[in-house]
Amino acid sequence: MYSLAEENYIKTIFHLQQAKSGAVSTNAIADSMDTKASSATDMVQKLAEKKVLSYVKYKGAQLTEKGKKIATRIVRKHRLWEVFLVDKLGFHWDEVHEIAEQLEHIHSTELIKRLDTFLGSPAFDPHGDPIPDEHGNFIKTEKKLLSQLNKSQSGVCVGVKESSPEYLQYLDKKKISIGTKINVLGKEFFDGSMVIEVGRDQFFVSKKIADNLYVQTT
Amino acid sequence: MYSLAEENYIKTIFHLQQAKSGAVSTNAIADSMDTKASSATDMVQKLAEKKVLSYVKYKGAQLTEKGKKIATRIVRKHRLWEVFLVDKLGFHWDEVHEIAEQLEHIHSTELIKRLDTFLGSPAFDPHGDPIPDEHGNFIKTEKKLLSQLNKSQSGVCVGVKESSPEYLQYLDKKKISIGTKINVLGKEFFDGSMVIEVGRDQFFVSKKIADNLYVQTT
DNA sequence: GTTATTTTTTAGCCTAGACTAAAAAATAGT
DNA sequence: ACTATTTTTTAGTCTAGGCTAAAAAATAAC
Repeated sequence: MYSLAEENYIKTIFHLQQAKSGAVSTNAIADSMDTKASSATDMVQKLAEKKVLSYVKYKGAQLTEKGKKIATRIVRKHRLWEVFLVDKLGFHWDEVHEIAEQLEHIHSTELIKRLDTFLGSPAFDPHGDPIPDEHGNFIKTEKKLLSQLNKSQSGVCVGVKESSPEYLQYLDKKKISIGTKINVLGKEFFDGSMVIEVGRDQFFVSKKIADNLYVQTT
Repeated sequence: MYSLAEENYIKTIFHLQQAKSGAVSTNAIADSMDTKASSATDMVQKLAEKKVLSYVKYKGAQLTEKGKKIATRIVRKHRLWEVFLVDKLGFHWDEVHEIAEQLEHIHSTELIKRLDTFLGSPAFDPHGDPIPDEHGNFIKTEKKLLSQLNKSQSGVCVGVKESSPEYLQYLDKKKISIGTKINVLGKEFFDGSMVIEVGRDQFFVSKKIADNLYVQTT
């Protein structure tokens, strides 16, 4: 059994090495966890002893198969709970992350099995992220960032990269959610900003906005 | 916000002072939490500083109004989650305690409000214990222990005092659950054992069994 | 009402997980 | 290739929450 702190490190390292493959630096871990590099180093060394990850001094950490298994179990729990919160309790998708961060640490395989069944074994969470199955297998989706599209291309929103309440509330205001079709009417190469069409509305989005929205191109 | 350890102490003290009113000794706390009296003393002193309880050296601890409020919130969460696990996920009543012990520490008032609505604002948990409302008010039930009944009296099972899997499984085997009618056919005053009737079955129960079953007399 | 026993507290130590400051390695700049 | 800078690790400290052993208070026994 792993402690709360250990689980959070494992999960963070997993997400970091999904983002860009290769070893994850202790600094990157510390940054994304709002802690200090020295703390990350300590924990990484401890987790290396437990064979959860491999660690080479000054080179960074990489989850072992064992570590990935632990991580995907946590991610599975997190995303299933998010589905529960939205589908069953009627939460809005911008409100569930923090609660799911707590629920993902509940230990009980039977609970997750039953929760999964109760929810109808969903494949995606409310933000469009795939839910790993019991064996840790993800459905790989062919998703791009909105910012990667060019003028007169279009895509369907399938998820977000950032899921801060501020960002999700912005999307809400603009009536963008999972399944929304987006047409790129124009793109400014100087700053990466775009003019897009959503339903009957046309408006400007900054690169920062476009960098955090995943779309599936058709 | 209170730590996991603090919450567990508060909850334990609450249950102990429900059982027998008056101040709760640090030894009683330690016993019921599987820890040492010295640890309990430390924590009680800390919680006294936070005005969660009043504490007189060598005399024991007593929750303040503030402390009781915290405790009932935790108990409310615990019991609501138990209802969820049994009613929605199909768990058996002897399997839910341990999981609810974890879930009761999830922090989110909105979550509990929505969970309560989702479950139809139940008044009792699967073991027959009353669920406090948002303001911490319990429905007081007039329940006795089975062992307090005499020959030819009868009652309806409304809950259990002990909820260890072993005990709950015993009740299951004997087809006793919430709502089951029990007739006392005989009682041995020497050891407190009884012969009872449940449905069409008649059998012997020890005092230990009868001491842990709550019944409502009619 | 002393003395013996039990209960409770205190004092001192341990581990997990954080932190700061200093040292060491890796990388960048010229 | 040799500094300068950045990144990473180490060493030492802190807090929460445990523990053991000893001291002190309360209770029981005579």
